[in-house]
Amino acid sequence: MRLLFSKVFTENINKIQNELPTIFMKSQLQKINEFINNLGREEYSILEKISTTKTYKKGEVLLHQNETCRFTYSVEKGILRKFYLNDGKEITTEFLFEDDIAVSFDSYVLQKPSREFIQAITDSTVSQLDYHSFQEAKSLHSELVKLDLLITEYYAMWLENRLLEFHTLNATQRYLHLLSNQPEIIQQIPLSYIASYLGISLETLSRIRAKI
Amino acid sequence: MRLLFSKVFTENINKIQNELPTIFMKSQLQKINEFINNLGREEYSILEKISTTKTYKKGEVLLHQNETCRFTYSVEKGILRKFYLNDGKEITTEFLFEDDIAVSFDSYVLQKPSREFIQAITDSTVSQLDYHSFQEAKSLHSELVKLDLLITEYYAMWLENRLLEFHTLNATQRYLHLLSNQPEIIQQIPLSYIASYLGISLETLSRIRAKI
DNA sequence: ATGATTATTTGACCTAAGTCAAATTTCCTG
DNA sequence: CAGGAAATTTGACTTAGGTCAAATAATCAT
Repeated sequence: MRLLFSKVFTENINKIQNELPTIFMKSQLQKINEFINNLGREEYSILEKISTTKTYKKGEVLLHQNETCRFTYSVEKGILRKFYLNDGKEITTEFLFEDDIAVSFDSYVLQKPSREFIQAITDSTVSQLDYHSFQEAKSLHSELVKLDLLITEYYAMWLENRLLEFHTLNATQRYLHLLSNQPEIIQQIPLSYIASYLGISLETLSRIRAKI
Repeated sequence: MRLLFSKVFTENINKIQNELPTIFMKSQLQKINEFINNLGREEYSILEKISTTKTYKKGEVLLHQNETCRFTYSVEKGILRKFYLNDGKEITTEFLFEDDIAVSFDSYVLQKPSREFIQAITDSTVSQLDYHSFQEAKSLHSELVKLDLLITEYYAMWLENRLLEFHTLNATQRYLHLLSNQPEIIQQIPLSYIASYLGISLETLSRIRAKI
């Protein structure tokens, strides 16, 4: 999920590749960016007040399974991932880079125990936004509800695209798609995480890479 | 996606099965339901004013591919489906029953041409809500933004669960899962639609059914 | 009802991707 | 920089699910 308030938003937008659905979603990022830039001084400072910056070491877990997700974690530096356990095996669901937001969505929204873990893949700095403080801020400043909506819409579109990929692409195509859309993932992240993210086995992914 | 304003919401909630993620999502439906019940008279009547009721014959297409999705279609009666074309084959992405909302999400949000079709599977009555009128209503009544957020959150959680199913269940398990969660789908809808919805071939689905 | 479409099932065969195991290669850490 | 652990690759084999084709079964319009 995309970042709440980012200093380098415009730059980030340009990193995104020219794939069709991605082009469309770019316009949503732009909307979010503009919205943040036009936020009132008051709203902006409230967000800053209820956010805290923390650092995590490589491998450290920000949110455990069964724990209720109290924060949205906005990545300032480093890489996070979300994953859950299936038959004891880790299934990675998302990688979060600078300016992305990590959140166990259903746990956060419903304030129920999380299925997912959130973990730092590298040493990371994140800005954490507390659920209850944000709820209160939203009740006082309706602009923040709009912002929340824009970001949630973005996440839903991201999920729709993920689903589309699973529905229409085979293992090789999914890998190539990832390679062209988020090359930074392939470079910086262990194959085992990438394999489960793509829904294929580690060995198959290795063979796909060998062929290309 | 769930319905915007429903008369029989409570009833609908009870139809939902007792699966773990589904239990959680029930609470979101409840939130939506309560929110609608507590909407001011004014907001409620605005929604009614900008909605129009229409009927569609079985097979009729409400939204074509490449057309921009101008409405959310809230099902009052009948069944709709969403699908897109991949290699000339129809891939069904969602079935919509009474009190569900059909919308080509990214097309609606970004007001860009739709990848998906929306079609009536049976003769149907829907209440259509115009994008621009709703945007205007939201700008005047911030309560409607909150409602939009709740519904979008619900849709995102639904998508997350779909993705989880593709990630963790095999063909048989996905079918059984559907059978226990939405038996009405299996009863009323052609197998070919169900097969593509589950991401399996028609023949395989038929064999799975034969075994059970 | 009856013939014609359309939907579903069944059969034979094929292939993408998984599994298990071992060999390398890479990466840490003392 | 050596030794061990972790990550990745390669090999041999298996299997879930796909494809193509034909046979039934169900549905619909006249």
